[in-house]
This record gives sequence, structure tokens and C-alpha cells, in this order.
Amino acid sequence: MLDPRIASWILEFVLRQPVEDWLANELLFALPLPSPIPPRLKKTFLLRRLSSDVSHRSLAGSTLFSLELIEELDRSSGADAPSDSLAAAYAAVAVECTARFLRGRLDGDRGGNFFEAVNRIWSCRVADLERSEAAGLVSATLREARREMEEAVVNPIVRVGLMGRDTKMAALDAVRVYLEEAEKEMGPPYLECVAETVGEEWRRSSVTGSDGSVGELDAKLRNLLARQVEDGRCDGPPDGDRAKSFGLVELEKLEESVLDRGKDAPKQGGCSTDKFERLPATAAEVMKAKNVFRSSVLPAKIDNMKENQNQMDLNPVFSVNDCAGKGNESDHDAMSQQNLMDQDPSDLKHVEENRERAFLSSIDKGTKDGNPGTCTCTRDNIDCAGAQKPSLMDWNPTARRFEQDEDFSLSPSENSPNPSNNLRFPSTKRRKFSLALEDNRTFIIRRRKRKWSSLEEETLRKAVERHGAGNWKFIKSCHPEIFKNRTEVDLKDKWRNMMSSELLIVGSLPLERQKEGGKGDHQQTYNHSFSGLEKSHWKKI
DNA sequence: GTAGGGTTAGTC
DNA sequence: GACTAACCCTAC
Repeated sequence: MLDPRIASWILEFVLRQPVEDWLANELLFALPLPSPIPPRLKKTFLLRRLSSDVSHRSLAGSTLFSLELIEELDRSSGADAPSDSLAAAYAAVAVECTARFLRGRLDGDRGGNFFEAVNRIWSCRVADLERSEAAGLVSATLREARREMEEAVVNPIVRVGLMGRDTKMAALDAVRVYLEEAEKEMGPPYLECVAETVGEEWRRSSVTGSDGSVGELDAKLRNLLARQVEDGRCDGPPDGDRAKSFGLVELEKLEESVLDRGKDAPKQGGCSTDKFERLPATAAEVMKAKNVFRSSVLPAKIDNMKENQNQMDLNPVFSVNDCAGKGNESDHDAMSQQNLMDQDPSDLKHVEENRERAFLSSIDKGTKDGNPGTCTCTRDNIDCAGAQKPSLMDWNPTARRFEQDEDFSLSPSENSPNPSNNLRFPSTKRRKFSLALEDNRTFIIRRRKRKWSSLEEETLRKAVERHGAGNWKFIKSCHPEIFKNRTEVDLKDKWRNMMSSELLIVGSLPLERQKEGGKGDHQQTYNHSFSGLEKSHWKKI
């Protein structure tokens, strides 16, 4: 089994190479990555995503989300404030994600999508940004752009001016500038750093008459890497720790990984120095490495390219599709992506094992379906026309469904992070759910109960504070990912329950009333306390 | 789209 | 069985 840490080094290296997106996806899902995923690898993913977006000229909400995650990663790593290039890229992409709807306007569209985008991106997303710890991303340029967008909503002249600008090219350029800066700051991939150093050492050994054996290389590696650790010359392991914190265990693992390559070479003086001068850098070499994995550590799915590719289509990390210019927009999906980064750990117990992988998926889903700018529609995705467009493979989180039955469950846990795994078939043995007969042939089946997570509750609470109770549709649209499994009515009901509980807790109700409890009680307490807070004001937006 | 009353599943 | 949260239905 490949060591997860080594796998992360390999993946970091591959992601920095000009390999095809599908290959990056394959490796991402196939390699046994460590948990938690090292921040450096996370950032590599994000940069790769940005690079992919740029190369496909597909800037969407996912791009914006990637930039937000990078800012968060940098901040968590101790960075004081986002770089100017990052803030500039964010502002430019936000403008493009909005202005694209003006370019893509259909004759019958009076700008509805544009207005919606302004509301979604600038009134919700950027406004939230300003109030968050990520406020560093809010540059003067972004503020000015926000003013312009809001002005464009009411002023056709401003909209025309916006349409006349090449916001896409400006955004692409800004992202490129940031990418160059970020990649320069990150330095070469860790494996490349090691390979270069090892190759240099090996050549020196050859000149000094070494026997070229793997055993000697082992000894030299130990000395070499020990010096690297002391000098801190290497960029350090992918988790961002500096070389000095690179423990002996990791050191030995690294050596093993390098030495494993040496085993393939003839031991009698045939261990070519070339073998260690560099690690795989081309797609062909990566493919070769992949074949090695295939025979050792990679699961069967990597053997089944076609099947795996289908999975990628559903949930790719690196998109190869390009909806640019087609009006595709999924940023309101991406907008709440951070829920996978910010979720209350207690809410993620059921996905703990896959949490980090979920992060990777979420990156991509920026669209949260995870597919920034792609036309590949997956769960909760938005199609290129901006409308919900579920595929046949999509899971409708609010659709009526058969209840769980252990005999027919396809998933070991209903808490599976992948809802599509939660397919259930009706039981002939037990039927705890109601089956109201709608007509002679159709049964109305209740959805399975899904307990609200603290993240959902907190998001709802904050949303109501901000937008008022009663604006459930809008609140849901502001947090599509967090509330992807909830309907507007669910939000309303939940708020009703929350208010009911709070009033009971603080003793706002007479004791007799509290004792009554039960049916219908929550409705009354809710109605008396929250009757469409500032609703009329809000609806002016 | 939302409010409000009713129903049901899950928990203790 | 009581209680509660989640879900459903229907009127507006």
C-alpha cells in the first residue's frame, strides 16, 4: 500500500505538470491521500483548478470559490492579508461572473439573470465576504465594482458600458498573474526538489568513484536528507511544515519511496545516475507511474477507465468542459461551498472519513456540483442556461422516496456523504412510512427524516437575522449548498420549530401552554413572534 | 411563495 | 405513550 504521504507528494507533482485533467482526476480519486490533506496539497489543487479554468477560458462561480478557499488557506497558514494579485483576480472574476449574463442575454431575457447574478454575487456573496474573516479579499477595486454592478441594475447605460468591456479577458489575465505569483511563491513540487538534490548528490558520488549500489545510495540519501532538514533547503513536505520539522519517520518514508525506484535498476554498477536525476515530468512518464500504481495500490476503478470517467463526469475535480459564453453560472452553488470547510465537525462525523476527499470534490464543485463552468450537470448543478437541469443520474434531495430498509439498502449507512448511495427500495417486510394512496396507482411517500445539522441551523438563523423570516426562497437561494436537501417550506418549518423551542426554553409560554406542547403549538408561538420581519423592505431588492 | 394546520417518524 | 422535529397538504 502506498504511503498516503508519499501519495500526496506524487499527486502534488502530477498536479503541477501539464497532464490532462482526466488523469489528474483519476489520480486524485485513486491515490490513498493522507487525512487531513496537507494544506500545501490543498493549495496545489486549488491552483490547478484555477489553471484549468484559465486554460479552458471558463471562469465561473467555482473560480471565485477557489480564490476564496485559497485566501482561507493562506490565512490559516498565517498570512497577514491576501496578496494584491489574489484580491485583483477575485474582483475581476466576480465582475466577469456577473457581466457574462449581459453578454449571454437572450432576446427574451430582460436581464433577469444578470440581476439575479448581481444579487447573488454582490449582495450576498461579496457582502458576506466583507463581514467575514476573508474581508482582506475586499479590495478597493472590488468595492468599486460592487457599486458599478448595483448601479447597473438600475441604470441601462451602465449595463451597456459593462457589456462593452472585455471582462472575461481582464479576469483571465488577472488570474494568470495571480497563478504565476502563487506558483513562484510555492516553489517547485516537493518531489522535484528532492529529485534534483538526489540527482546532484548521485552524480557527485559517481565522480568520486562510488560503486553505485542501492545500499550506498541509501546511506547517501540519509546524509543528504539529514542535511536538507538541517538547512531547510527543501521546500519541505507537502503539508507545509518546514524541513526542520520533517521527522525521521517521514524521512525514512521518503527514502523508501526513492529507493523503491532504485530497485528497478541493475545493482551492479548499472544504476544509472539518470534514473535519479529527475522524476516523472511528462505525461508519458506519469502514465508509466500510473501503471505501476495499477499493479500495486490503485483500486480496481483505475483499471476501469471508462467507468471511472463516467464518475468524473458526474463529479470531476478538474473540468474539461467549457460553458464560457453560454451563460452558464453555478456560482450560487459554489457560494456555499465552504460548508465543507467550515462545517461543525460534529456534523461531519458521518463523513469524517471522506471529509478531505469531500473537500477536494467541493473545490471542484464550485459549482458545487463541483463543476465550475462545466456543462456536465450533476446534483444541484445548474445548467448552461442557468436553470436546474438534473441529469438522469442526479439525486433529487427533496423528492419523495422509499424509506430505508436494511434488506434493500445499497448503502451501509444512511449518512453516506454521497446521497446517490442512499438509494433505498421498499421493503415488503416492514413499512414504517406512510403510503397515502393518491389515486389508484400512485403512492405518496414521505421523505426520510433528515435531522438538521448545526451548520444548517446556524446558517438559517443568520439568514433570518439578515433577511427576515418569511423570505425562505431567497434564503435558500443564498445558501444553495447548505440547504440543498431542504425546501423553502423546510426552512419555514425549521424556523418555526426553532422559535418554538427557544420560547419554551426561556419560559416565554405559560407553564400550561408548555405542557400542552404537541401538535400545532409551534405554529402559534412562531406566528406571534415573527410575522414576516421586514419582509416588504427585503422584497424591494 | 408563504403561512398555518395536520401527519408521521424518531427518541426517550 | 408522550413528546418533538421533520415532513406534508392546502389555502391564500
